[in-house]
Amino acid sequence: MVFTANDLQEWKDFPKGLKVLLLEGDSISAAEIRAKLEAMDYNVSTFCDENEALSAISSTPESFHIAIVEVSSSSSEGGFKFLENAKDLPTIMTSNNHCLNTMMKCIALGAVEFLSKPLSEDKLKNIWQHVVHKAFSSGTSILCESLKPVKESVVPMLQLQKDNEQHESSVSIDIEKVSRFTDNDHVLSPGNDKYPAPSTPQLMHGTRLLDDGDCQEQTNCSTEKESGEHDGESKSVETTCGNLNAETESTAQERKSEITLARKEVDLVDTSKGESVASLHTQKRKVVSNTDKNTKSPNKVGVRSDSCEIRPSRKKMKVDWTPELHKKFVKAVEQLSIDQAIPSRILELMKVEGLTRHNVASHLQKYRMHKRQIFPKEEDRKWLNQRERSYCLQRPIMAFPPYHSNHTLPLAPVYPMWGQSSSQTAGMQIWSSPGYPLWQPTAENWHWKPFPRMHADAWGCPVLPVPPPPQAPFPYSQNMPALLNADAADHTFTMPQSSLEHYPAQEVVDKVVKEAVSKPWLPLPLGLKPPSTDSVLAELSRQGISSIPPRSSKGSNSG
DNA sequence: AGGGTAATAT
DNA sequence: GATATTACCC
Repeated sequence: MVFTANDLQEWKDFPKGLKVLLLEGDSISAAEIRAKLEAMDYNVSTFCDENEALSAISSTPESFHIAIVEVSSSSSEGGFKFLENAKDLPTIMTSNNHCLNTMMKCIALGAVEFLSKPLSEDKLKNIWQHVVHKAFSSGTSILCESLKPVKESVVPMLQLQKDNEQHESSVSIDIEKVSRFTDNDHVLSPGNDKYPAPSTPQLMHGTRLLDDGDCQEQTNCSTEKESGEHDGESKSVETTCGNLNAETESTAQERKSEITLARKEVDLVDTSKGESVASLHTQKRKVVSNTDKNTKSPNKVGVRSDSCEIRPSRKKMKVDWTPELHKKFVKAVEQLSIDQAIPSRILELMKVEGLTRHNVASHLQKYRMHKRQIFPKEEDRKWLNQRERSYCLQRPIMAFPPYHSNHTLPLAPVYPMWGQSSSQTAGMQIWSSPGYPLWQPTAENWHWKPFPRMHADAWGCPVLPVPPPPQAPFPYSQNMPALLNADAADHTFTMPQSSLEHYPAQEVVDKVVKEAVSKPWLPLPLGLKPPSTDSVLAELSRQGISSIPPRSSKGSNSG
């Protein structure tokens, strides 16, 4: 949905003025095509002689963005000479002859597309896409002069687009791919539903992801190396696709790079980094292990098609839990109540094709662990047992907004940022440093500090003001310490409800007291004094116990 | 089969 | 050392 009508408007200036070289033997046909192109505000230079066209592009390469070349049967070269000698220029071949072989040859020789005649406006309208594609798929160093301005003009649009649509994961991802893989990725593939691109065979390694479940590609790609013991859904990454091919032609390092690259597809990084990433990509993308046994579902998460060797490769992805992906994850977890947050459901909600349940489970594990660090036993929604409690009571846990398990959205308490915005976290690890002193929240340690606004993508940060739960806003005894440290928290975190100042909440105190009362055999939490004898007697009396049985010294009969 | 977690790999 | 994957158990 990238290019809505609205969006197209923003592009209006780019395709206009596109300089088209038209090589067409038949002057009538040439005139027709030219008229159509000019109607689209394209700038057309017509040639009827192949050599003239070639000399034109060699003398003034900047004068052409794209070429439309007729596969001529009259000419000995048939247009192929041009095609072969105009590698820098995206070239569309066209012919009345729809012979598959001809088409094949054109594409094989480097044509970006074969269009059968007659060339309708529809067909011609979108030729700019090849220009963009070329601009982004060529390394900057070898970028054709004429394409540089194209790229420069498009990049900002992409960024804009990305910013506007960040929440549209697929969109932003795709855009990002555009800007990131300036080297060889066929981003503007026609398989990409948002680009009404012509069907260009060589652009067809759909980067679009299909909803084909977990990791079939691994299954199919499992190699003899592993003797295909069983094609379970989660065989190892490296031993699956490509590994063995890569082994033969590349170093392990390269392979690793490849894998790394594979995951990059998901990352949402500043598009302005496209350049550098691209160069990285260029240098690393080199070995393509192609196992095209199963190329049907390139996936968003980690598998990207690589055109280096014409065919896509499907390396088993190592999911990179980028902030964006994690955001999705957290969102999913939040949507489900925490009790329901199981891998399969999270996976469903995330709607990230290619992501496997295993991936999610793994991430969930980590998620929980981190949560637990911050918030021991939080998911239990219960009072901690004594040991934990006394442990926690020593930990000035950050105060957090109340929430209730029945609240769908803000179930997550406040956690340190876990990968905030991509700009913030570029290069940062997603997880907060494991050793961050939970018990000594300082400005540096609390990642949310620098972020005045809270986002859903924050690690568990509340998204919306939380309606106070019907009961205790702090159902956890371990919150108690937070109260004692509300000051520290207050400096770094602005509660949506400015409720911090009310701490300690009476309800919490009550809870703690209740806990202590209900389990008198346990040591009292910090801050609580034992009840006075009088109050104990009064309470007993209130409960109808008027006489106190003699205390058994052994306590064995205390039933 | 799927969830949870420990062990292992990168 | 952190994090993702795999193995294993329930």
